[in-house]
Amino acid sequence: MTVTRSTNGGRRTARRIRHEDLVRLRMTLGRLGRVLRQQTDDGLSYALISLMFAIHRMQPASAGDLATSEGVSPPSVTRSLNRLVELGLVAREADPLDRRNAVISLTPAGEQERQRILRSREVWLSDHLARLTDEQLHALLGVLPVLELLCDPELP
Amino acid sequence: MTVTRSTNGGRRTARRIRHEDLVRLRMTLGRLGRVLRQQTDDGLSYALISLMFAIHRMQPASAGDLATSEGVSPPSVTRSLNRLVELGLVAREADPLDRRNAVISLTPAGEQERQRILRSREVWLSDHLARLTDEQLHALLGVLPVLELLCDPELP
DNA sequence: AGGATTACTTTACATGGTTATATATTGGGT
DNA sequence: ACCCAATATATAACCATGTAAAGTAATCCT
Repeated sequence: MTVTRSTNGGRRTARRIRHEDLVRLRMTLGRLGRVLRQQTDDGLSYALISLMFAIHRMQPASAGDLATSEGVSPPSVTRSLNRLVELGLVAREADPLDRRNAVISLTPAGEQERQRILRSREVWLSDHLARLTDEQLHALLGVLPVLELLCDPELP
Repeated sequence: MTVTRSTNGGRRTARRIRHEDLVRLRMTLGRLGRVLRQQTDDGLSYALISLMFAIHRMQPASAGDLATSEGVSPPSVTRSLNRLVELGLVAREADPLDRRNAVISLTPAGEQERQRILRSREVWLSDHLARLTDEQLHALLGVLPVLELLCDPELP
């Protein structure tokens, strides 16, 4: 499998990645994701937490913006918002300028919850990071921006 | 939050990871995982593919072994196996020595499918890896073993 | 022999993703 | 001014895949 990219200078470089590495990457990231998505952090699921962070970043956000930012379909966002509104963590009102738009924001309780999550121990992850050597941990944090880039919804 | 590990020499080192990094790591890996799990690779879901690889590694495997190896509950494995057996990719028979055990193996069609997956382009992942510079790609592949370690079901 | 244990399956449920369809609002053309 | 198309969200129905709890069959132990 050949991956091509444009370099700084505008040249294009062909790179070869072994299929085996691709499969390992897919399987490993897939599994890690599953495990992390199942950690409920005492109450809120991954999907809801992720949405709350997105709301915080984009506040005040429309539902469609959130769907784009989260990389999921609008109905999925609608359902999650329903839940967050029920829980009193999120406020949803109609945009007075264009009443088709929903204006979404965190309630004070939602902001408080967001900060609680930020401070939380992230038990599973912490425990498992403890298996790593300092070098491994350093390397992992070093590629964090790369991982973020990999699933950035802004890019093509 | 403090993470502790034992070093080569048996010493213990306390390391501090910023909460923010923990949260970023969790959110990013969670999202990547979701995306990758949704790539169906023309027919088979992530869960089924992952299970087939596990079967291949452990062949002949019992259902319980597979559940442990996949880090999922036995009912989940049972259901996935039902599907794979339906598809003719996996054979399930009773262990003649202990008829409570299921003996699971890939059929020839299953092995063929496994190899097809190994050769497949992994479209989404390939395309997105193309965004990375050579250095980023190298770094990512470099931490692959670390990521694998992080979710290794063998370890505590 | 018979009860406890083991291994797997069945059942029932929750979450969160999808597509297709419905509803309400806005804006534009004549 | 009115109607139609487009837009933003919501609803409905479906699917996959995780769980926990209860059921079944086989084995083991005394």
